[in-house]
Amino acid sequence: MSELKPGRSFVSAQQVAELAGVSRSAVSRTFTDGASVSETTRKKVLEAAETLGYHVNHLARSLIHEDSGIVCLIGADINTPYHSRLIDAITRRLQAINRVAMVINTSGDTDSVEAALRQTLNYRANATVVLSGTPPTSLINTCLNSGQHVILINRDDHLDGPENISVDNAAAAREAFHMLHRAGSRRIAVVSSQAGTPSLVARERAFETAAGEAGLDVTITRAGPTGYGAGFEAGRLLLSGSHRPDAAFCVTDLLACGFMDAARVEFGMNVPEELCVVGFDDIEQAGWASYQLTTFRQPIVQVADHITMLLDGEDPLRQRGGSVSFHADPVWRRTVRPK
Amino acid sequence: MSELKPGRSFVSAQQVAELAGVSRSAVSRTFTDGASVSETTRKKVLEAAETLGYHVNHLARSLIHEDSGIVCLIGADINTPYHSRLIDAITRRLQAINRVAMVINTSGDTDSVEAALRQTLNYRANATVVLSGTPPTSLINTCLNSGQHVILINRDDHLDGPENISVDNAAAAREAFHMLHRAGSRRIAVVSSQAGTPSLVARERAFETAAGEAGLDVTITRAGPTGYGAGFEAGRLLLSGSHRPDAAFCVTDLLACGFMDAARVEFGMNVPEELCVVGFDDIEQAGWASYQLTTFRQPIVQVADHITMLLDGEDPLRQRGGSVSFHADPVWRRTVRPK
DNA sequence: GGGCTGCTTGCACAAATGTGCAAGGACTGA
DNA sequence: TCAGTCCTTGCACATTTGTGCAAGCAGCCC
Repeated sequence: MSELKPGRSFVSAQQVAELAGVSRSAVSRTFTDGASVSETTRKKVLEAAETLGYHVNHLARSLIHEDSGIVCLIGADINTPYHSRLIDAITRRLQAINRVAMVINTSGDTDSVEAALRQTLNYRANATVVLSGTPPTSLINTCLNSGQHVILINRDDHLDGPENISVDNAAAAREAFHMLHRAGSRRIAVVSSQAGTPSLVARERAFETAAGEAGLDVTITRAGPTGYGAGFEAGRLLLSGSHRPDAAFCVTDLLACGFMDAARVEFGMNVPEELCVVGFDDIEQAGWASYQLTTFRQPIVQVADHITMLLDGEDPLRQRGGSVSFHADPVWRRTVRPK
Repeated sequence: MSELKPGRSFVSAQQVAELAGVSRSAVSRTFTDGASVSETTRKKVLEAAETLGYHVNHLARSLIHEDSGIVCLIGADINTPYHSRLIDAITRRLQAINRVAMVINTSGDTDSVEAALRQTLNYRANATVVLSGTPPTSLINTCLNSGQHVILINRDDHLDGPENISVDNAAAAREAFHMLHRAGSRRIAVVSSQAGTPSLVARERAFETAAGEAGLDVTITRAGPTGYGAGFEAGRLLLSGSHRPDAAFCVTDLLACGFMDAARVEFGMNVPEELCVVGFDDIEQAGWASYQLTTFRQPIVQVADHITMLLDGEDPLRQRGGSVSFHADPVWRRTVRPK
């Protein structure tokens, strides 16, 4: 008879079995879907489990099945509106298919990325979703070699092993140019940040190309690390000169908010009369009355749905290395002149 | 000789031992701090591990120690600026002390809270941090009975078992009143939401009391579920009447942003000349040029530090049921008239 | 009642790891 | 060179769970 420690420590199946007067196998089978247990013993077991407060140990269970039920989300800047919404959507859907998310924050030192991916392997995560940033290819290969399922989001360099889910940045950026061009803008600035994320670079490039095809030159400004501050600074730099732009494509909504604030507060400009602005992401603040930003909606729901689809499939490894791209639809608000 | 599967599946210590020509115990000891291994075997083991891509299985390790290294963060509305910053800070510090965060999202259905806490127990989480919301007391007791370490953040009802970390909402709300009162405001509105979170209620109450002591009546408006939309709606309701308030204490910065936008966009009012506003949380947007909101700073860093301190202590259970309260300092910006 | 069928149940083993214990080996001092 | 000491190492058992296999048992049909 094993010793019962009522208050502390976790209850094991052995203790439940002893209280219920059955074998430990019976307890195990009671909590295993599709196992063969009679209704009477099932009842005894459930009652004993309730009394003792028993909860199946998923760690031990994962030793046997290869499925730990853990999915790692790794990313930097997770307090950003876009990222936090993405994490919100993914965690919610993962829970719906009985997985649980381990969030690994790679902000700060660069070594932390390596340590983070090691955690992924240590906990035998079912899959690793790389939300952003630029983890070295070697580390991704480490995961792949260990049989890990790797899902990359918004890395436009399409690697072979992992699954790629991306947004059609190029198409959206082209559309952004045409929106501004059609509105009559001819001196268009591109506002970006020093982050150098693949998606940001893709948006810059595609916009520049589309402008070139229309015979326009654009200047790309990268005034700070990321976000609102960089946008504000870019606005201060670009609008203080004598040759002011009449429109800006900001590769991120946060940049756009900063840019607009600089234009209005520092220079008293009117948007969209004197300055048109287009953003990207469609964060919550883009819809606020102070901004009413015309932008492109990140297909967050589709991305989250696709991830769960990949993980919930009967054979999650069947289409390894596949690539999916979702469209970012324009959201018309008030920062681009109509017609 | 166990079969080597090079590409797929995870590598076990047994395989490393065979390649290195030592016993499995030696492998185990190589990866255990403080265990006795000679330098030569350690080298052989590390080399073999590197070759095969071995990573210690934390799930199996956790079967032996009671320490799984997993900390559950459970909360709703995790895409909110305040919550995402809190999660950012906590995950970062947890990683620094070699723990990893499991994020459980309790937005949506109410049953999900129960399922979430079960996950906590299933994975033998080292501790459960309840970020917000109002999980039933019975579920918290379930965790405590299983020997779980429970840490509640910003629940002003101080329960016995769990650790409580809170913000001194009452003191800040009193200070908010005096800020507005000293600025000459006499018709002060309190803007809140229908969320009914303990912290929000505490702020409402304390402000009301302080106003009452100064001989002023305040009306509390709860115009929507939460956030910006509720603040905007409250602004529309309160400012359309003939008896406009000349100041508002918004129990959340998001509410304050919505309220200010309604005042300016819908009614063309000037802040702070015609209307003073004080918020709470000091989210990033409060510092944006469009708002420059005077508010109270959530002690996010202190809270995160305290959590890690509790978990990293030699005996994490030593001061069970302790309560700590941090002060929320005022951040003066431009939405309250000076002097 | 006997034989057959099918469900239930316990035993024993599997999964990957940490660790006490005893044995072995190397080194030192006399 | 021998005894003693200390470090290293392998064996075996521990952690918690799932499951194949065989035995047991009930029920049913002839």
